[in-house]
Amino acid sequence: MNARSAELQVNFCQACAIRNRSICADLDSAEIGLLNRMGRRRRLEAGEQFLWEGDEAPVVANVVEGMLKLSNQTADGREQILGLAFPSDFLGRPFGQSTPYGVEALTDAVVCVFQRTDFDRFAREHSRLEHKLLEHTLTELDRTRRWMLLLGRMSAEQKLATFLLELWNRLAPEEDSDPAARSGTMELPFSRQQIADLLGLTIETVSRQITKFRRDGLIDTPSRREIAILDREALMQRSC
Amino acid sequence: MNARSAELQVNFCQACAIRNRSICADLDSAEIGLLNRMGRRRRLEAGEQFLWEGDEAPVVANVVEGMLKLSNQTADGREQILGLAFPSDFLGRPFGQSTPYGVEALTDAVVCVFQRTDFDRFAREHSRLEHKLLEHTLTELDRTRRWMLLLGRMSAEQKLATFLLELWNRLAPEEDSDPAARSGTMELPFSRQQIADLLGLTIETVSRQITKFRRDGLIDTPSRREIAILDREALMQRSC
DNA sequence: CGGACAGTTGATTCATGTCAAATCACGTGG
DNA sequence: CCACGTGATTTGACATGAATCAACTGTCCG
Repeated sequence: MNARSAELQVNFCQACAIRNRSICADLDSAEIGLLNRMGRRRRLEAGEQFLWEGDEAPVVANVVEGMLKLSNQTADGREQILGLAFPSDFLGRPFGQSTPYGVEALTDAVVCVFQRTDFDRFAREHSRLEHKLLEHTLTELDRTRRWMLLLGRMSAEQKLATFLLELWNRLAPEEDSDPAARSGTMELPFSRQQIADLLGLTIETVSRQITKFRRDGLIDTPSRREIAILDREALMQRSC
Repeated sequence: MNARSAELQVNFCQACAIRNRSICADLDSAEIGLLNRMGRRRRLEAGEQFLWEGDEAPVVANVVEGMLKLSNQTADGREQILGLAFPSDFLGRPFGQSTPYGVEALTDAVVCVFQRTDFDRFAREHSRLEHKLLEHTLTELDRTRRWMLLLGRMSAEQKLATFLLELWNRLAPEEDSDPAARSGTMELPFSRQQIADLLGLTIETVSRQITKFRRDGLIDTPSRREIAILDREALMQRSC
């Protein structure tokens, strides 16, 4: 690799949209340069599988753009979505053998991919990276545990209300000047089946609950892949 | 603190039963000495609350002995157990503000407690500790995600079968020469209500499933707090 | 012996799953 | 531009597993 291409790659990393939220945030530019040379970007199309459950997982990755799902399947083929991954989230299982879940892109996405062995070595040598990874992992564990309360103890209505509010929080974290966003409309990167797999329900139950919320004026569904939250208060009421 | 008491404490750490499985495993004796001076042991009685959900959590801890549960409550007071903690597991939320779950001892237990601020600082300065903590957290995240499949997609029968097998694995990880253990008997540190909270069921459903397994000859219940696994194969059949 | 509490069992209800049919949305080819 | 086909979603009818409510039983401990 010559100096010019190395430099270009450094610039690439430094221009990265998630540069200061992802696990790379605390690295200095020399470290970024090294990391940059180890990884490569990969573009995924909506619906494309990125990792397979139980595979000898040779890679880990950072999400740069888009949304992905992590999931497991039961023996009889039903699916449970274990979590979602958004930009700056980390994918894969460092310091381990096989990825214990499948990963599929829900939208078109961009990920920053590393060979696991390279990444493991780099992480052990650069404790600032490892520290960030630890913080991300702890946050994800907290989020996952909160989801267990939903799966184990909530009714279908509570599950859907909670899901819509949580999704809104993660999709529109900052005040947004886009009128669509202000009116509470968001694009849903999920099919009804995927919502069902996320909430531990069936597709019919999800559909009925959406209809109920629409009839009660809590939400509107301009199209199948869009949802507008009309009455956040009422949704919060029903979420617990 | 004088030299003699410091030395006694070092010996205390070095004799620790979980010394080589917990996050302290890779520390050298100088580091252990430092850590030892920061922490203190605390004995908990079965049923005693150690951390409260949502509390400004001032502490983190290692489990030395016993079993504890982590749990959340819904607004209407129902409980969901988020996970169990066994010897060498880590408790609390480093690098964060509040513990997002309650922790209660299920059996008499011993924990090794640290002020969170002290621990955070020590961890950042000693990357071998931080690395171990990361590995533990990643493992716990995997385990938690597997439990989501159970909560979201399994029937009551599958849940109970899975639970009994998992418990057996965690309580009897090594080949055991104790005849009770060989015959598959284990002490259950849970009330029926706690099993229900763990599996996202009600106490009555748990009771009925246990009765069914007993009638079918898969298990025996010598007493309320003991279960003998008679037919592991059949349980595995029913667990998925 | 009696009281208290945990667990079991039974009867019934209800939420959600299942199965089936109707409808909608969208892309394709004529 | 429209008819058609396909797959996703919605809706309806019905079945069922688990929750709920209530009574009963066992066990522990004073």
